[in-house]
Amino acid sequence: MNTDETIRIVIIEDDEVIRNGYAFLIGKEPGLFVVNTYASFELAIKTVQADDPEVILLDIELPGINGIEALPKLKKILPSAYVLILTVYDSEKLIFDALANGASGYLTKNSSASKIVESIREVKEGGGPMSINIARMVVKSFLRNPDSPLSKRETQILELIGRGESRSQIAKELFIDLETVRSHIKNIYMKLDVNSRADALKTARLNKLI
Amino acid sequence: MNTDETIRIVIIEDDEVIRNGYAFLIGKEPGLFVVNTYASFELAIKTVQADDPEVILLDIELPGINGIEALPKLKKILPSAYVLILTVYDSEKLIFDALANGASGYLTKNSSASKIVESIREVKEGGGPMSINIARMVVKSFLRNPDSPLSKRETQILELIGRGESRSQIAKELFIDLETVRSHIKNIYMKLDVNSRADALKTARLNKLI
DNA sequence: ACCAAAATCCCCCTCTAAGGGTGATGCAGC
DNA sequence: GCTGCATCACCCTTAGAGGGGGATTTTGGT
Repeated sequence: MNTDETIRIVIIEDDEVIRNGYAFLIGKEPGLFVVNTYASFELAIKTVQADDPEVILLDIELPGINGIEALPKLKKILPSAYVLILTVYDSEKLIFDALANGASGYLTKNSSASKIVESIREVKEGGGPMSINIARMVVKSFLRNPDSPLSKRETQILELIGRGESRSQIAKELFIDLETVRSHIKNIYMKLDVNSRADALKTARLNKLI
Repeated sequence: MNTDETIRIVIIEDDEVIRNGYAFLIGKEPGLFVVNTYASFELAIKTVQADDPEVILLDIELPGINGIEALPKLKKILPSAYVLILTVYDSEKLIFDALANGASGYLTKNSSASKIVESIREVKEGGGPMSINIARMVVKSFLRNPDSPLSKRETQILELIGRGESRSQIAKELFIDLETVRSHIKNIYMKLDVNSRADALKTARLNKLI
């Protein structure tokens, strides 16, 4: 582990032009040092531990093992390294998969060099840097549909169904009769035009009702 | 709707000292205009529409109807207004509830005046409504336990259980036999030391296995 | 090349829980 | 005075969950 104040950086990116471009732009920044660059995860895995990076810039679209799969393996051999995802795509699933697998931040490739440099410093400070569009997407993913057809009680019960609870467990938890729970579930099914728990949850999550 | 470049602001906050303090600090900022202030949601709801604010600073700890419950009601009568949450607490649940109910940003009360002013301008630009510490919390909330005892397949099946799917639905979806699904579920139960879907989901979500 | 873990499939059993149908009642808001 | 909401009741059938006991093959790591 290095102890001075230089931030050691590794770049894993298959496109040579982009890779060298980033290495150059970051390398000339004071306090930032690009230790090494790799064109694939397979190449990186052999020696990246010796590079001892504090921040890894990781491309998602890699040949062979892709970035998402590479993420937990990288974190395993370098637990304290911060991984910043670089990608041209900004699909919701990709973002959440990356964050779930240990990414510390998420940058789209149209980010300016200064934004990337700023993010590297930020993540080192314990922050969670995200491009504006990513942050907006994450916030949006939390937002519930304010025009839900479901009542308060129905929403509450559907949430418990989402936790895998049975009718009787729900009844106990809400201090109401088993038959009342049944009634609510029937009404939920009617409103959502479904006839099973799985379909109700699918529809509800799709429409951000829960 | 006003068309000039002044940002119209409403403050809903029960503590008179804080309320007036914010109103004063924001009011003297060029381009920001505090149209009105209220001590409770009940007082605000009557006339806030006439105030036509673009940004609402909303306290969470309000007497009567609290901020979280007030949020969707505010958004209903003022759909285009940005709501910034003000609170002394920064619990994960509170933040996610606020975002789920339509908050655009989240500020703790120890934020400096300049930070608040900056946030108001930022949110008005439609951009980065998340402060660094909120982003960090969000990233953390997505992160899965890298030392999960569950195998890839088991995790996948537990996710489908989380969607409320039955054994046979899971079998069809994964192109495997119903009995194979059963085996996996048995192994999941053994590893997590549970004996029901609800308990498995509870344990898994608690330990960020799914 | 080997061992362990993972993934696949098979049959026994019980019985809870889910879902459809058709009601009723009291209460609140408009 | 209607409508939505929340509450509870009893009819019915069948699907599904969970416990127990196996087996085989494929895969990953050293």
